[in-house]
Amino acid sequence: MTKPRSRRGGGRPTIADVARKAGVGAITVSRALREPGRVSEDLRRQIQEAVDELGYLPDPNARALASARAEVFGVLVPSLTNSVFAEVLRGIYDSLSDSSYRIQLGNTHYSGLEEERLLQVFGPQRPAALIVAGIDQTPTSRRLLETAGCPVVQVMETGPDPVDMMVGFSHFDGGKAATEHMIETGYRRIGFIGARMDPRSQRRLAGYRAAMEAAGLFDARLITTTPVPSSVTLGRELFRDALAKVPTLDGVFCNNDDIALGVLFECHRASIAVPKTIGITGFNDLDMMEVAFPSITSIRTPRYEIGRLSVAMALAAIAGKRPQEPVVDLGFELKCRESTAR
Amino acid sequence: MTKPRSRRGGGRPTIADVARKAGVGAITVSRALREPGRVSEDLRRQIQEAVDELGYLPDPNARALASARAEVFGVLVPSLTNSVFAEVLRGIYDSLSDSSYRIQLGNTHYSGLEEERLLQVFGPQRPAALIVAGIDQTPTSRRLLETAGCPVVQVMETGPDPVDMMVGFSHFDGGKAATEHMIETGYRRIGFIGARMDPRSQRRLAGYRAAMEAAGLFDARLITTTPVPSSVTLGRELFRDALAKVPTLDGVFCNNDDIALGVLFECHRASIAVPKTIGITGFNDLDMMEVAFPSITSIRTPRYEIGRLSVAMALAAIAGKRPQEPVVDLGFELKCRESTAR
DNA sequence: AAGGCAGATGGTAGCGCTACCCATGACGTC
DNA sequence: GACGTCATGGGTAGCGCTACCATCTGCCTT
Repeated sequence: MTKPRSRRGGGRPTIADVARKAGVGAITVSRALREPGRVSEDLRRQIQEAVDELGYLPDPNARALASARAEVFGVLVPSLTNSVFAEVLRGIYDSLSDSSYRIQLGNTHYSGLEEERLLQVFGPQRPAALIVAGIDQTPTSRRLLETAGCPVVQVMETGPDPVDMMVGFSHFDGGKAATEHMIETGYRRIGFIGARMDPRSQRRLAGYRAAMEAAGLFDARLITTTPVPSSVTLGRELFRDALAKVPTLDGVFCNNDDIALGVLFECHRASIAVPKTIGITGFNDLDMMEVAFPSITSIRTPRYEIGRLSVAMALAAIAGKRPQEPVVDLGFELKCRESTAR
Repeated sequence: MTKPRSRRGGGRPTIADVARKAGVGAITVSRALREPGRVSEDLRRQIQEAVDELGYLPDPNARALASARAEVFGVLVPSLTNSVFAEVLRGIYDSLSDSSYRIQLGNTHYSGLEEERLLQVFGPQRPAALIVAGIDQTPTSRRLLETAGCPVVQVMETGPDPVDMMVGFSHFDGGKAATEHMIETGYRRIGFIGARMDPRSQRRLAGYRAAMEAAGLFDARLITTTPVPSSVTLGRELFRDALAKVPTLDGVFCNNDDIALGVLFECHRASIAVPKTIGITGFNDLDMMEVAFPSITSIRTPRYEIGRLSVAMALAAIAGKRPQEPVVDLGFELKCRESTAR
């Protein structure tokens, strides 16, 4: 009974089926679905009925081809397991869940080359927007972003020269604020412990250094870093190294909270009093920092908000409403807790 | 000089441009790119040159429309911030990074309705494969998966009735093993503390109950759960509740490691000796469990491997090589540590 | 020598949708 | 009454690619 379907289509109803059933032209169905305001009330209802009866769902691939625009947000993060990016992603997803945009997520593994490769994969799809972590793209990546023909939001950091838009905060200032807090509290031999040392970590280190130098406390031996990916385990090990190198250490500013937690556990294990003998400050303020014993001082970063706002800005740009100020600094907050309360 | 491009295409070279330049038919270019073996050595080289010179990249949308198949893996997870799924994702990404498949990631927020919505969005795209977390799909979701027309892998758990394929382990057995370990170690009033209580948590609880009943130790008042999402903070609070309810508590099996960490911190804070007064067992064995002080006993789950294998199975199925056994149980491992060593 | 067959290449006709342009009618303006 | 303008709807022609089928060549059978 049913009319024979073509070889390729799986037999799903097409826009032509809906048009036939509703007694209108295909283009009118297309309009009714995308710009309901431009179709009369009557036809709109009629078309909706046909859509419901047939269970019609537009083919996103055909749409993308015809309109040279895919309803896809491309998102590039350097790591999936780093919970910092997980929360940015959560913000992105929450802001996009009401829309029909799909999200294509790429993992750059902190590699510029991998980022280039992924942009090369994303580009030809003509995504509706691109959200990328970081501001230190390679020249090739930057060119790919500039020629992507869609809004681009760089997130996590702020800087002077956005490809298009930026949402983040200053890691330098964060590192500086954390260090200054420890200095004010009375710590003197404050170490810096960092892993991975991606560009953001480097800037936190620079902030640490600026604060230490300003106070006349800087000493290169206080710095302990590694390119190895960050983990709680690594925090413990780096702390041991730092202490072996500088036995007079009386505080540590940790590149992130995982490291800080590792330091705290090692202090417990070695019966080093926190905050009395050693003060600890982390970075990011993960949930567990407040619960830890003693609770750990950290820099609260607006990760979720960065995700939300990046999408809001991208959607506004898609709608033609470019923001007055393309770079938004969401700031951070120093959370003073027991680990530096002496 | 360049010939005028159509209104829509952004001026990118198309397959026709490559064909013209190489002096062959468009279809031969298409074949050279997708099935090099079917084109003669000579033409292949010629075409490759033209591709390189023009910087040609195939349009994935046109490809998807013409072949009724998008080079996209659809992945559905219930949470982005739960590091358990982050590691599954990492496995998926690592296994797919050499291929040209893109990954579309959906976040179901532990909601069956949201899962249905996302499947409805993914379906019309004709993805190459679908990977979904969990085995408790709604009837609608199940139908959508069955009619997706592509390989489907359910991950994280094993069960008797796969939609297509499954990779995971038994959460019931995991909960049972953890509880039996505590019983054998001498704990008697062992509480269960759980948050979120999604289907996997429920099965861990069932395993706990089975072990406790078998030992004649079960008491419903030992169970403390909440539908609230899991966090370290919540672990502390639920432990306080549990202790208030059953002051004679001498151990807890925690639904996951976040909870266990919260319990550990609360024990520190309240000067409760671990493992002497209270034994603690977690679930998943995150990195930090081994570093914690005291280190925390946990069930190591093969999260990364689940991600890897799910992709391997999907790719094999795409290539027409269906596995002998569609359900793969990757097991788990009990990691005995200081938190239950008395 | 006729037929068959496999391998390599090309032509045609879409895939399902939307951009662009046009047709129509109702209403206003001078 | 001729002419715009606006709102509404439709027709046509692609978007860039691949499925399907046809063609052509060379070589093997018999």
